[in-house]
Amino acid sequence: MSKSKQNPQPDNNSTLEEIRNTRLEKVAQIKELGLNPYAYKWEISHHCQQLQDTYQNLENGQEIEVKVSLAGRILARRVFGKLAFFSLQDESGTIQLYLDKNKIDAVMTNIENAFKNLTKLTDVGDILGVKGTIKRTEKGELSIYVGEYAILTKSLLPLPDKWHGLTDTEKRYRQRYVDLIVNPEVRNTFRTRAKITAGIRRYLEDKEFLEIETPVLQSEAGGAEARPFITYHNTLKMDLYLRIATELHLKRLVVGGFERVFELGRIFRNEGVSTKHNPEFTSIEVYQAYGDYDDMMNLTEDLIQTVAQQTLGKTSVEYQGESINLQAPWRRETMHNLVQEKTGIDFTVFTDITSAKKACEEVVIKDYEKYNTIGELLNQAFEQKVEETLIQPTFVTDYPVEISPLAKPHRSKPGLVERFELFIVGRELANGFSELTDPVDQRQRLEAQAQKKEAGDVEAHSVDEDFVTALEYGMPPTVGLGIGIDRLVMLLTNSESIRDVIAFPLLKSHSVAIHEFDYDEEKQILRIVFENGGIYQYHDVPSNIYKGLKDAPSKGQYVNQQIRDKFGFDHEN
RNA sequence: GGGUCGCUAGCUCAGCGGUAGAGCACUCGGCUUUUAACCGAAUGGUCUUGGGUUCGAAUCCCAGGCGACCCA
Repeated sequence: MSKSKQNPQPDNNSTLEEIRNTRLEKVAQIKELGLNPYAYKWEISHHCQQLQDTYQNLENGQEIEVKVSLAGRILARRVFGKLAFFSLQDESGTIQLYLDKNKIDAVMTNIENAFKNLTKLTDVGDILGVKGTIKRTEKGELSIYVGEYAILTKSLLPLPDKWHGLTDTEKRYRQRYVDLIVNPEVRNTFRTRAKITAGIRRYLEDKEFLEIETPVLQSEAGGAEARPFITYHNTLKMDLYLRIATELHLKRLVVGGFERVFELGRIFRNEGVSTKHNPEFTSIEVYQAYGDYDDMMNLTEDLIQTVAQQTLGKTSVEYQGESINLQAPWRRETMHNLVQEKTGIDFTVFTDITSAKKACEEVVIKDYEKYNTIGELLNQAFEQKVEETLIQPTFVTDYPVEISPLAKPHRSKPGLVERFELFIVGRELANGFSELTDPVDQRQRLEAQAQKKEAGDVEAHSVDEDFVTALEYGMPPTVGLGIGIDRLVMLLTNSESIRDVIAFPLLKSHSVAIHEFDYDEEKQILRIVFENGGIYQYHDVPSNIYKGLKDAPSKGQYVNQQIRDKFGFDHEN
């Protein structure tokens, strides 16, 4: 082919669209050579890090006639006339490719100008397969002395700056794949996460616990106080809730005769997003028949200590500047004692709500007037004055019954339940209790919750009749535990935000772009189709609003300001 | 929910009423020991969106979107 045809000179090559077109042109040229820019496979004999480790003592300028075959992404290209150096990254790490025209052209005799094609048709970001031998260059860089190569996947889009990388937090979360390519340490977080969950499963399986999966879609959410997501099953014509806990189903399994069960899985709660909250997150719940909360505290500290040892090789961790010692045993202290320690208030002496409120006012417990039981006030005092001070692992024990509707009454302390929560770095990491097994008591407590729901509490739920029925068949004495896996991973990976330990955290959609809209003058229904596929019918919309939308220079903004949240609507799809 | 900050080229950033810039990336030329390669040339923009003020707005004002952080 002629030179002029091969190198059409566009006026510019710098916009994203031009860069993409230039690379698409290279795709076409690769095909013209009879090669496939989207190959099927490549036999790999080694990974980069493996070679770096094996040949770390190879001296400068030395070569070894061992044949290796690798594949990975081109991270950097340094091309000279008849010599080139690429950096290749695979999952394990990186290694330099030493690309010598003489050698490549001599080995790849089936393709004309193999070296020139390599330098002309590859870009940073392409996936390359190479075969060659080992060589440490004169300048001391361990390299693959490449004889043969293949472009396995042509990349069309440019990677971020090789030096500054990708730092825009929003882009890192929205395009995690780019983040993972250019910030390899991010991959370590998810490796550690996988080790932690695998370690937890191994630990529990070793202790004869059985993992059983329970439903995500439920006709009634329960097992926690939280607002659920609601969805709809078309052919059954029924509303369904995404689970907010696995508790009630796992307990049914204990009723059924499984003595040790757990489930590690995703939970959904329809609440705000923050550095510590993602609407979908991972929890593990563990149930052990014939045990009480002392047994479960023992298991919890042993489990977390063991997993830390296995994944990090140690039981002390640095978290955001604090040194945390996970070596068991951990401090165990009652909520009453901790509150007294920090506030001076002894909640055990109160017999009426008035004096408890007065004491709360004195030590400045915010919003104390909203609460009408001593237990709730105690809990507020704890949350406001104690929680954030619990840096080293601490089991807080013996909670008020008012805030623990599923826990068994304390065997010796009236008004309390046998419950513990684990706090580390000021955060709740785990929650456990001797399970309430008395079906009559359980029904009363759930009915109290149901009344709160009737009164408009979106975090309260109706009585799960089937669960109560299960209890009526009889559940053995049982202790349960829940651990927030994301928070545990944050602790063990020293991550500041929950979004750093979730591969694809939930972010608001960027596009409220309007695809089309129409208006039924008679019924006053405004129907809007959004670019993201949502179709909404807004009711009782006056015609002047429709006219305003028609005339608005920015439809999206008009909808946000004048229509959304101002009119009732149905979701059509 | 409240507050603060941010959004400018593919990436990282400067510019803060007067002609939109730099480095890297991309394109072209040169180069057989580079590693943020180098040298030379060229190119790249709806300054987050919509209004307003102004002779003139990336810049000032108002409102919206998205994000980060802090507080509740």
